[in-house]
Amino acid sequence: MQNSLKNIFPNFSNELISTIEENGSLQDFETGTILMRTGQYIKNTVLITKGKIKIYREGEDGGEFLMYYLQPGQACAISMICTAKSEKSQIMAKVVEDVTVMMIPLQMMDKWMMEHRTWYEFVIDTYRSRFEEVLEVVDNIAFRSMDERLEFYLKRHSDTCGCQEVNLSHQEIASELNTSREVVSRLLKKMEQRGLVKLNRNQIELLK
Amino acid sequence: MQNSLKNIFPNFSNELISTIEENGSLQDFETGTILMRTGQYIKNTVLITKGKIKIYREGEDGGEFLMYYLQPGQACAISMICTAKSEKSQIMAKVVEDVTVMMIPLQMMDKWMMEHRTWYEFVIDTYRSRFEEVLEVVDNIAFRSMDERLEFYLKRHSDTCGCQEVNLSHQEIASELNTSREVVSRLLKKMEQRGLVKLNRNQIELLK
DNA sequence: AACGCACAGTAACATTTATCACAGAAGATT
DNA sequence: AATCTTCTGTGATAAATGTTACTGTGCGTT
Repeated sequence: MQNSLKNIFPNFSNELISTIEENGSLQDFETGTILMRTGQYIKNTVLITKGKIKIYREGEDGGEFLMYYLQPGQACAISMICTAKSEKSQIMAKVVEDVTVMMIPLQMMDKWMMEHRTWYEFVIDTYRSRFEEVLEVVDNIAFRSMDERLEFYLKRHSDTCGCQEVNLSHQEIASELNTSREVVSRLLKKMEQRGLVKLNRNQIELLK
Repeated sequence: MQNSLKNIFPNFSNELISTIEENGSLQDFETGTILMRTGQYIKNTVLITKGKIKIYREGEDGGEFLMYYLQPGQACAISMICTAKSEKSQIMAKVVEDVTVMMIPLQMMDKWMMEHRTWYEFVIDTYRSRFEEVLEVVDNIAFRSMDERLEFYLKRHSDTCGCQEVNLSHQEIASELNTSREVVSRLLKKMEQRGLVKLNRNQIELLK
């Protein structure tokens, strides 16, 4: 166990790993579980050790506008920021691949910042990388048109999962980009004509 | 001096105030100065004691897409995040009202986090509030149409400056919302017809 | 085989936003 | 006063995106 946590968070010191194991609790959640809801108070800092979590903003119409994904070795920046003041969450977090997470009581957050250099660095780095990711989202919606955003979206998918197939329906993609299915279908068809993708049912193959 | 810094940052402990005065340097910058540029390395953490700084993202066409403003008592979250790893900035920072800022060498950042509880809290709170502000920006561009965004923009202006007048040209507003002047003119005209604003040259009065 | 259902393609149309073209109004400069 | 510049207003048009409506297709269930 010590070993596996160390593998997933290689930068953590051994003492920190032990401390986490003493104070945190490992929990499993199934795909579809909503771990955090807009307006909800946050009671734990969350480290992901397995699976994948989607962080998104919910539109009035139920759209799930994608901010970013959390994967093993990462942590929820929002939960860190908010726990520090026990604030309300401003986003939604949904499990998209069965996860195992380490739940850490909020009091530990501050304490460890002072006691564990590697925790401090991890937290700062988490803030930085998530902030950057959100800035990139802003860039995309502010400056790019839908076809560019769609291409970017698909590229990001294949980058994070390491494969060339995106197994999502047009409807799901539309929801994450806050547009309609028809638009996604149209744009994908154009991309297919340009030879960038091959379209199958519930699957998009990236060719280039 | 000790007194004034304490007034602007009331939560800072007296020891922290003294430490800041020993290690930081006060600097003035005129309106129009660009304090930070996309891609530039960051060497200081910046505390604002006077004036106003605009944080924005630059479009290819030179647009200045507004993220948020920094005012006295606040700090640049980006500079804090990036200094910690001496990373490149992802944004632009421009003085929009002559400022006085306290520049703090990046080495202090980490050191004080451990030594000064009030600094730690300030930094965490800065992260949190800026993150939230950026999330709100995402909300606006993702889910709202231009007329709503314009109303929100004007409201935010009057909230932060405390007055009912916005002294900007339509062109400047258009740039910050990444749209064109014509669109802003038209939408403002509609708002005037609805009795929400009164339009003067280089000034918009908010009526409600 | 027949049916139901989620997914995908597409045409027609509506709406929003961007762009172009031009004109007038308010200040600033000479 | 005459001239210039910047800011604002507005019509015409184009382009992108959203909406409606309908069709077809693959797949699982009965």
